[in-house]
Amino acid sequence: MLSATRKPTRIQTKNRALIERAALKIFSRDGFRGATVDAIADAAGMSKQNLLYYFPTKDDIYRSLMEGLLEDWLAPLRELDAGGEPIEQIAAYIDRKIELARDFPMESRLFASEMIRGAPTLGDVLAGDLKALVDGKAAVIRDWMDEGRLNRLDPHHLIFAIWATTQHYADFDVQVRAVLGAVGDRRLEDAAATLQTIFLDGLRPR
Amino acid sequence: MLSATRKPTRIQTKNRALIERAALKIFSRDGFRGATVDAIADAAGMSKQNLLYYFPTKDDIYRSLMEGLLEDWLAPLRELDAGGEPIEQIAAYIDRKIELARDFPMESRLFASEMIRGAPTLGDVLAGDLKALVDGKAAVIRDWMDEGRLNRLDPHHLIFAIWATTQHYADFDVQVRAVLGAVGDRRLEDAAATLQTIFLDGLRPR
DNA sequence: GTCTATATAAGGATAGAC
DNA sequence: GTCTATCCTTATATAGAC
Repeated sequence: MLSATRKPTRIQTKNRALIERAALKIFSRDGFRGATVDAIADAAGMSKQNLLYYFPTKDDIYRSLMEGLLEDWLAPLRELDAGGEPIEQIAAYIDRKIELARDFPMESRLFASEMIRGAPTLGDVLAGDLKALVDGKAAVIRDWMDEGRLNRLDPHHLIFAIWATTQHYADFDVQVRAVLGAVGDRRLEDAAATLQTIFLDGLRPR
Repeated sequence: MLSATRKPTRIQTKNRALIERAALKIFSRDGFRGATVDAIADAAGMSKQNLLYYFPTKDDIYRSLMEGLLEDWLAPLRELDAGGEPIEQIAAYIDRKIELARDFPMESRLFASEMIRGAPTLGDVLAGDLKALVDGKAAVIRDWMDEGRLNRLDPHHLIFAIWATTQHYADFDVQVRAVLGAVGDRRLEDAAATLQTIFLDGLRPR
């Protein structure tokens, strides 16, 4: 019997990790409703019954994934430093977000899928922790604008734009690859360079 | 019996439209696998059996929705005019895309859901019609850059950035609302203004 | 901890009456 | 065209042997 109080054994730790990795793959592709416990068990290389020994319900697996997701996803924004040089700080933030899209595309798609569904699981954190963090960093950016160190625009929508453009390379990967075709191998590097130009300099020639 | 050759009756046209509207709602929220015929029939206000009289399979409903989707979604890009003034053309394109996100959010989420799944249905069109259109318009933008009328950057990634930032307001609507809170009522107008500034002028003060 | 077996429900689809 | 009834498969979850 699986105890919540007892310290997990090596095999428990290993199997739970195995299941979560498999679940990430399935949930990120098929969404919560579309994913089946069978498919997850299959991807984890174990029987459905065995999987349900570790996570009693499908919802438990999903919640377990969601727990760390938002926090990992927001870490780059937390690092935005009010004491730093504004243009450098924004540039570094864009780079960190592009790296996340490159290294954790399934996490990005899982998050996108949860948002598209209307965030039934993460809804509360969005209006709580997330809003608090974004409001705080938006205030920092607004201060920089007030000091004349950045062109003036709405800081919240600037943050949305950085999220959207970077996560796009994970969420719409199949479309990006289809459009770029054979030359798409360098897509993340090219994206980073292009986004830096757009956000920092814009399209209008100087 | 439903004939494919005979001209549809008024009631057929009405019911097929009713079903497609309901299917858009369900598919855009739950994805293809997560959506159930029952849920669609429920949303359409008819029995599952009756629905299956009009669309023999769940896949038929989905394909019917997909048929028009990409074309409608790309129409704004087609309007980008090589003979126009570059900055004006880009600005107008951004505005048209924001209007789509505002007026057809479910279509946007359905498209996003299909991409996240790896585009099993639209895959071929992406590498075909879509790539051809984007390559063509990217060439137009590149010409403008060669003429010194736009700051130089990768045109493909510029188009991706416009897609990402505008569609974000439909696909991540729940997150945008959560972050903006009570002041979010003007979010689309503010987004349009902010995106114009970002794309045209960038962050670095002039 | 893992396996076999199974309960129970949901989901896609069809048959045939009206 | 719509309804009732039904078939078959898939899916979530549990029971109990080993």
